[in-house]
Amino acid sequence: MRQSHPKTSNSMITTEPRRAPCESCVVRERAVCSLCNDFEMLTLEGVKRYRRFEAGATIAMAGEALPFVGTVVEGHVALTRMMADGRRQIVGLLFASDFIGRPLRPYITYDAEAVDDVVLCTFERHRFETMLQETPALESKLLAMTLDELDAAREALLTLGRRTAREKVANFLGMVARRQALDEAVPVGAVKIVLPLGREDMASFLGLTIETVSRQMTAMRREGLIEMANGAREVTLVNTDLLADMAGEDGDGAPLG
Amino acid sequence: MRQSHPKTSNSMITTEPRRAPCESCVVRERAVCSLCNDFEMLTLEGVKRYRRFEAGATIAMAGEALPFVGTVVEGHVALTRMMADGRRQIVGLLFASDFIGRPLRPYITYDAEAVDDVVLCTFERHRFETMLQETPALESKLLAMTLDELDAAREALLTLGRRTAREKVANFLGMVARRQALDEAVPVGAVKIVLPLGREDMASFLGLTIETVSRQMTAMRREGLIEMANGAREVTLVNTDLLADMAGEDGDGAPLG
DNA sequence: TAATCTCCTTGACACAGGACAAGACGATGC
DNA sequence: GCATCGTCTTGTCCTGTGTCAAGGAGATTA
Repeated sequence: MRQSHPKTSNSMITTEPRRAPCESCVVRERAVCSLCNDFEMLTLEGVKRYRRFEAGATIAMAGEALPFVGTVVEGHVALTRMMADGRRQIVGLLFASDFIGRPLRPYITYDAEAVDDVVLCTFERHRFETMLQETPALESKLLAMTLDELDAAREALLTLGRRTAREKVANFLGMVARRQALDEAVPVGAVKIVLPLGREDMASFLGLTIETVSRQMTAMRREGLIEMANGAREVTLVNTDLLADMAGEDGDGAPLG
Repeated sequence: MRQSHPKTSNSMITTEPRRAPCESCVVRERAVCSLCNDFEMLTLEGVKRYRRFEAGATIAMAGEALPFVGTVVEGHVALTRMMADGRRQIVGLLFASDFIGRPLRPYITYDAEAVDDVVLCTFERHRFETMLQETPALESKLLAMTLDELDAAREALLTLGRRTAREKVANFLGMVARRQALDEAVPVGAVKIVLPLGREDMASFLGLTIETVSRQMTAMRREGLIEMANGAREVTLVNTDLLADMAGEDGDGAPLG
């Protein structure tokens, strides 16, 4: 059982107190705060604090106190679980507008690390919990987001438990395409995406090894399903329909996110 | 890729309107309603409705409207996802006091089926959503429960993605023991448990085949780690420490549920 | 231009767990 | 008692993915 390489631990936080108006925030429409009214936004604006992490930095460790919660404004965060012998599984992948942290509990049960350069808009945890009680719009949005994440996690359980390597990779490409279609609006025939994760992290996310991921990507390229450019990170999905089939979407017509 | 057997579809609901006092409810302390005050309980009591399902019955199907939400009072519910070719993964396993249903969305993305005879205490979904808004105690408890479930799902992601068959089975036994220690209070040296799932469902839960589960159980019995009685459902964990090791608990001391 | 470094790809081989097949065991009914 | 049925176990073989190992490609630095 091969262990994953110990990450070059350029570990800790680069804090950068800064202020930018919520009004013009890029994730204003989708974050936890999106249902708050003007008055509530003022309160949040008063106590928010940006934190910046460089690619590879550890944002928080499993079991340790995490004194803040917040929203991913820029970049991607991987939530990972490690086993004693080094096996590693990414158990959550956060994009801009996703919520990070664990309200109602002082610690988290996974590590959180910055995949690329990350900016978080954070609130001190206790203060946020107080605001949850005082601000129904905040609590109900957080509930909705948590329920959605739970649905996503269950989808991932199907992937890890039953899908083949090919299906896992095809699925991942589809997910990234869907998620990036929200940020930039570009869903045409052949979809071009930029992978948020390198091969190693894709493997960690999909419950595979880096070699298997690489081989699947190569095979798909040879079969004309995808094209690659600029190293291995930029991928064009040539035949999205076939890819979707290959992803092993479930049979019935459940209207999934 | 072998397909799972189509379940003998003794499909639909046995509804049984009935009334039992919330006061003496067995899950009073742990369910969504547990933080409600006496007045709020009266309201809930007025609109609640028990529903009964026999073992094997389908409670709800993926993509279909699920007009109620509620609490598992008795029995176990499996949340499953199926692929077009019949591959099946259990993506959630609900015990007494767990919440079932999907507020804030008319449908669910998985099937829910009664593993054994099940009793649910349900509320009409829209009414429940209204109550959520009007009853902070209800909403905050639901949020807390959803966050816990998300943590549990992430733990399961590690299991499915990285643990070996042996570790998966040991893990499952541990989880059942922990969960049953809540219901009945019996955590002595050698722990006796009753498996809520048969071999087939254990396999569906753990991302394995029934044969592999069976072989692991046999191997553990031969190694003296467990003992079995009354068919295959009653298991005594002889060496809980070794079993815990074998489960591949993560290295660091995260205080997990 | 060469020396590194990091990340990705490719090849050869091994093995855990899947597929298929045949029983065994316990419960139920006649 | 004996047949039947569902569930679990066991045996044999096979294959998808992991492991180990080497090499390529692009970026960075000297």
